[in-house]
Amino acid sequence: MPTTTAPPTELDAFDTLVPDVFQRGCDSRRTLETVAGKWGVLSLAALREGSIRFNALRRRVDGVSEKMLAQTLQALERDGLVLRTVRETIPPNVEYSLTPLGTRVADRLLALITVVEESVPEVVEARAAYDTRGLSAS
Amino acid sequence: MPTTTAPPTELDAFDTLVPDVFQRGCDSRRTLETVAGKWGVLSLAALREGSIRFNALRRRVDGVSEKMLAQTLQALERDGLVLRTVRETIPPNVEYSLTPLGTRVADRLLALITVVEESVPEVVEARAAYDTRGLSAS
DNA sequence: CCGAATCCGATTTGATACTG
DNA sequence: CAGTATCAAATCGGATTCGG
Repeated sequence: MPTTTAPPTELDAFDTLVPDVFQRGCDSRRTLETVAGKWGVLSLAALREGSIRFNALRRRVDGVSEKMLAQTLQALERDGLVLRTVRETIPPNVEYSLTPLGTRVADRLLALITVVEESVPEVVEARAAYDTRGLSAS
Repeated sequence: MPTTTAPPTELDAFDTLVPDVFQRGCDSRRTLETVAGKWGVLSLAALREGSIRFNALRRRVDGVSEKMLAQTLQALERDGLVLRTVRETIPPNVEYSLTPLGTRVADRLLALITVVEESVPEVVEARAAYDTRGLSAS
């Protein structure tokens, strides 16, 4: 959103909107993949409801394996989106929560999820239409 | 005990925010995965700039293989997010563009990408801190 | 009981080559 | 140009095991 230093040409709407996620291997792309991955989205969305323990989160994000959840949370923690708080009690208690940065990202994710949810009927209809159309092509 | 018909009496504050993407196999989840997948995000983001041909898109979304791009676009077309327009010329010309539904979704994705882009410095810093911290454990 | 690390089968991915 | 077929490699998921 800064970079207003560029001369007002016509096609800078592109660059202003989507700088360079399209380059493979760049930092933004890597971060995006962590965040938008199959389990990243759901974990962040779930965490937005508040801090939660590992197994509770695992129950909430239906279908995730322990391995994948641990892996996802580690990546998110490493990127500074998730905070892992260890409480040295017996039994041990580990809480996961969002950092301010993580909250900002999770907000956008929630917006996305909302749109997707709202679109389900349209999508289902489109899918049916597509599959029907496909039959005549064979 | 396959999913007992437990009446959700307590925690419906959740459901209002994020209905049921958390259930595996549901339509919203499937759609989300198509949209938020590694290549779905980038394809939709690129398509938001306007209609574009297969190979141009392939060049724009750096790192995607032909197979994955074709697969991604087919899924998006099937879900009614992308429109595929075939022009029977020589050589053949196939244009991909967003449907209104696809545009709505792509807008949210762009918002997400923007936040991610803005956060890159913070993320990079967090990553460095995380990795440094990890060294003392070994 | 909470969570991390390891092994292995099954699925997914990606590079290359080929067809319309 | 647009897309499919094929095969090798990386990844995922589950069970098991280990540590606190």
